[in-house]
Amino acid sequence: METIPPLPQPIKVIIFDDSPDIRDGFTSLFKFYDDIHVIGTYPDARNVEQIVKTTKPQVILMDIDMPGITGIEATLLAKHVAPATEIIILSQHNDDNNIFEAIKAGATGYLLKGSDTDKVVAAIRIVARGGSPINEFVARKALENFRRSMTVSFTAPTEQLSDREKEVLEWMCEGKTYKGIAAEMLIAVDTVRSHIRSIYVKLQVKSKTEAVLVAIRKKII
Amino acid sequence: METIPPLPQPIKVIIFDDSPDIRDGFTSLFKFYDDIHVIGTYPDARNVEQIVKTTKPQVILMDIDMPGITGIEATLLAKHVAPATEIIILSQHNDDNNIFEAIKAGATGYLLKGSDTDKVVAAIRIVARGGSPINEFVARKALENFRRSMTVSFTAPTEQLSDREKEVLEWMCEGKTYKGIAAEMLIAVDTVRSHIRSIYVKLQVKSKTEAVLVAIRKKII
DNA sequence: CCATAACTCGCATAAATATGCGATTGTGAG
DNA sequence: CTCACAATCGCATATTTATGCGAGTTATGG
Repeated sequence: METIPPLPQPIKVIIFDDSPDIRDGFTSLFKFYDDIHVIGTYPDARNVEQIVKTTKPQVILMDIDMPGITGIEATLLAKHVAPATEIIILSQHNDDNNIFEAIKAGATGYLLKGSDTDKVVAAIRIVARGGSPINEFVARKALENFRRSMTVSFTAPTEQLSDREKEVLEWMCEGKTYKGIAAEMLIAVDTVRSHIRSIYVKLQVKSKTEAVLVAIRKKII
Repeated sequence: METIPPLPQPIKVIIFDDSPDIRDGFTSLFKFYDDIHVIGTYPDARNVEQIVKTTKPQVILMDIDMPGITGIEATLLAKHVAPATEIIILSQHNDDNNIFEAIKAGATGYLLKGSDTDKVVAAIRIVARGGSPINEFVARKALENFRRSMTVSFTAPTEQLSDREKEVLEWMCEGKTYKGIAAEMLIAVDTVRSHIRSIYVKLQVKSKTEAVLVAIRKKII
């Protein structure tokens, strides 16, 4: 991440995080940066709409895991009352579902807790300038989804399948071959075979095409 | 951009660029990095499929503007014969259209010429590790498109298929095998083969699963 | 009449897929 | 500590698909 120059106008930031350490840590940290002004911190997002309307922040640092109301829901609410507000999600895990939920909700940044503080500063500057600070692995996933120019919605993949099997099934729904799936998932072709075998048993099908069709029916429609 | 650690295994890279200076420059540069091995450089991408099949690179640095065949087209071809290959586009301009065409074609990285050499090295390491080195503004656009694609519906039906071909395609969408389709349509398996062959050409796919997916996307079902 | 396209079928070969029968490791439930 | 099960891999074999190269018949429009 190259150094992001500060903006001439200070950026108004509010922070939602249930941990006082995080809140105070960031508040102290940003004191060293003239262009980032913390104008409020909150341990939960229960009044997010009210808070956003009154404080009018440009950027929100939003913990994803808070008591009462999740960061995702809060993001949705905040964007509803103030669409121009930039929201950066802070998460402990690189969890796909959360990331995409966050994006759908309107977040433009997604940072892992434990990132260098420099990255957080850079992220705030980036969103304030209209960019999107996500790491390369999140970017990759976003691009991959973007590429499937349609909504392959991996929301409710057929229960009964294990995580790994669902993952294989998703790639099958992309039209990938065994070899392609193995390459994408960094496992042996025989393992892909093995997963697909059990997918067939569980979905009661006997070909890739059938499996894909079942997957699409049960997921989208 | 934080420092990306080298991988234990050297990364096999090939370079397509019409400028000898660029080719030689990168080749010399990567000599300083034990984990990046340039195993081929080419002034144009006319034989990209052949080249990729024989050299089996993990990463391709692809100039977008080459004589004969563009980097975008070459990306498409390369991904077709070797889907696991990671492709980084090198461009002089921050042109939106090009970027999205590149992403659609399957590129996972997009760098501007004139980037720090450090960034190029980092980008290669990132893609080899499954990430996507794009700058924050490209990321933003990708996210925005992704979000939009989740709500917007898709394109019109593409029916350049003949009646009989459509019929075959419908049976394919039922999950039938060649033999099953032949039985349903009272024709020889070889005829089914023949129809499917031309379906593939017209829909630009190379497997039953892909054909079915295209059919589903471009129809109602 | 001729070109073109759709539809039909055949053969051969290479690649991908389906399936059977294994095995090892880790992890969590009981 | 078992037991089950998910996840990883290997090997062998049969079937299905993909694709290259033909080729004959029937409409249809120019």
